[in-house]
Amino acid sequence: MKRPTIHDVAAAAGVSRGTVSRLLNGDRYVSTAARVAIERAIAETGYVVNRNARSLVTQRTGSVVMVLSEPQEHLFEDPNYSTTMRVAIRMLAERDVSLVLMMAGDDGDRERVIRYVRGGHADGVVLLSTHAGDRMADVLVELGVPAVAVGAVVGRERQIPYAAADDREGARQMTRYLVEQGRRRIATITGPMDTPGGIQRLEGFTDVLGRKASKKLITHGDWTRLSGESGMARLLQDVPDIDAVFVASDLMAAGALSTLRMAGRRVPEDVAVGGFDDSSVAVSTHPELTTIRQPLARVAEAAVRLLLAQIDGERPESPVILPTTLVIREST
Amino acid sequence: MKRPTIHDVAAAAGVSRGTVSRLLNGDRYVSTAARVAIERAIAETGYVVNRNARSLVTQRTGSVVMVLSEPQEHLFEDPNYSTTMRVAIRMLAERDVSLVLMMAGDDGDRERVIRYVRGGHADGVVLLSTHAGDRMADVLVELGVPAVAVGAVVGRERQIPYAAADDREGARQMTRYLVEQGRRRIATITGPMDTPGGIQRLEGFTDVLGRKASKKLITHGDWTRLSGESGMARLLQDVPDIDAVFVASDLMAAGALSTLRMAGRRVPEDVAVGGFDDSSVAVSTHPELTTIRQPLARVAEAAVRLLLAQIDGERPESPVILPTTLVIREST
DNA sequence: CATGGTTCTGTGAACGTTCACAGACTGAAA
DNA sequence: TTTCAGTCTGTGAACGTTCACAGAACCATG
Repeated sequence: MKRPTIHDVAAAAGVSRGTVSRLLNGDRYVSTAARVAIERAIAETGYVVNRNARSLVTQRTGSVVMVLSEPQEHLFEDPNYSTTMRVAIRMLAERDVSLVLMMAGDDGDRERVIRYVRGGHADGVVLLSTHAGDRMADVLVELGVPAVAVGAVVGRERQIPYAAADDREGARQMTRYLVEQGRRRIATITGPMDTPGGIQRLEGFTDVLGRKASKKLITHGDWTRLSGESGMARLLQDVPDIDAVFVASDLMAAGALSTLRMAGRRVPEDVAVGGFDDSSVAVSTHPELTTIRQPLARVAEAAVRLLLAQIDGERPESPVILPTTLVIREST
Repeated sequence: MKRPTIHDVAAAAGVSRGTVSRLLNGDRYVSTAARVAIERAIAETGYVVNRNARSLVTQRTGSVVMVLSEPQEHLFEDPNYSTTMRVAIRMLAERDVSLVLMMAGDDGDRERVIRYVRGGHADGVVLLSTHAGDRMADVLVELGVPAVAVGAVVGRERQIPYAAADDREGARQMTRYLVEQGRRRIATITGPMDTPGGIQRLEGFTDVLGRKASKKLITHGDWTRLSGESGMARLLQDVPDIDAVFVASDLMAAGALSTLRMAGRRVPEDVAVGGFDDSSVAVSTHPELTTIRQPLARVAEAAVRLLLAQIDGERPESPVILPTTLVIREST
């Protein structure tokens, strides 16, 4: 009734546990006779290796933890996470590595993550949307645990390898496009200024607009739909003659669209709205959003590769920056 | 430099490892003198228990696996998953149980999950959107591993405890409401007929409409936005004088709205559209969706509770069915 | 003062692997 | 025939815990 152990397999195959272990771990030096006997024994007994016992001696866990750093409520509102998770799970599964999900919304959560990693329960860490100054990032660096970030950890770009879309150039593409369309009063709703997306998409915006990008035309959001609504309201109040707005995420752009509709401004006739992400919300709004597509799947892939490289003891080539593309729809 | 073990703590505290272990596991019978010495030693050494070693002897892993069963591409398109994950992670974290995420999109994935569970790597399993006839469900039942489903596993309602929203009554609420609004030709786009949401939301629909719910008025989708588009197109072709449609999910309803707009039908004047879920897409469409709110967070909570009960060796009280509410917006 | 029940502590064995090592067997070359 | 390298195998120790057990120390009771 008990789960079979390597001893049971060895006995059934008429060899020693050492030989079984060698076969399991892909060592050479296993005779074909032994191989077939063991393989049959495994099939017969339904043996599955006990990872705990293995981890105990190898000091490897065969699992990676993904840490989601947004405050819990907003966390999943952003559809981008899904892609990243999906890709990560698939790639890791190929190496038979499992993915543990943890949240780091408050300090208690963060301590839990630190304890988990410090306890050696993960071979590596994937950081999602970690904000600048996060203590967790410091601890990871100090511990020397393989880590990677999807989107840079501001202030730790050197220590923590990362993959990201070219936020700055993406923002330039959108802003340039709005200018080319003849828009004169172009504002922006940014992300939080302690995230790379927040910082760099604003930089791209000012790169193109130069001194025209006055303080009044810049307002800050926190990636949520709601902050898009209120940000747009602020802009309408401060700059009534606004004729375009570059919103740093689709979700916030959806919020901005609501506010504009309530205010009676037509999109795109009166005000053009550009988003960022090309997430699924971009096509569920009306009018559908012109936006910047991030190659999210490829970013996630690159990030996982960076992590696996470190776990394998190689030096990762960081950062990996991937190009964005402008997707024109109805809102501009 | 090595990670400290329980021996190091014991030595530092001047007691034996047995005493440290007892303190760690909350046994009584530890003197206060020993307690303070050990606590200081733990703080000094930065000791963290090695879960692998613990699991090896206790046969408990301190982790639970959540299995997502949709084909990978559609998987996360549905915003409902996010809530479930979030709630589950939070509740499990309180008991210091970690959440491993796995996909079961194809047979290879499913075998991986089976191997994982059979290997004893999880204390329990949370099934998300598992379809009828899934081999994995059978294996889990056979293995006797604690399991729970969010939404019933069709055909395994008895063996696998579950929590769910009252899909049938929710569908009745929406259909009744459409009738009361004076709609005469009411159609429906259902979910897949091997999922409880697909089956029961259709049942609720026919409960209210009785013989009026003719074959022509029923078409099937697969929860994706795209299937909502094509389903709506079929309905417009088969039943040109349609004046209302109950779509079994918000995401499919968003698709239906696109098709209606393309076809030049006004919503809600010409055709009323009712969704289901009250997910975030419901408020990002235009017009915003009238829909049925599922108490998703509470469903997830109940499901986790059912699982924990089983892990603790109790008999879970399944099923837990929670009430839905009608949310009226602009599309009806 | 003996008895007996608490409370507390240390110890050996076990959990199921991997790894290093030593040794046995093979076949080819000298 | 001897030697040697290459191939294959079994064994003991170790990984870091928990658990059952035995025994020590304490206190109250008769």
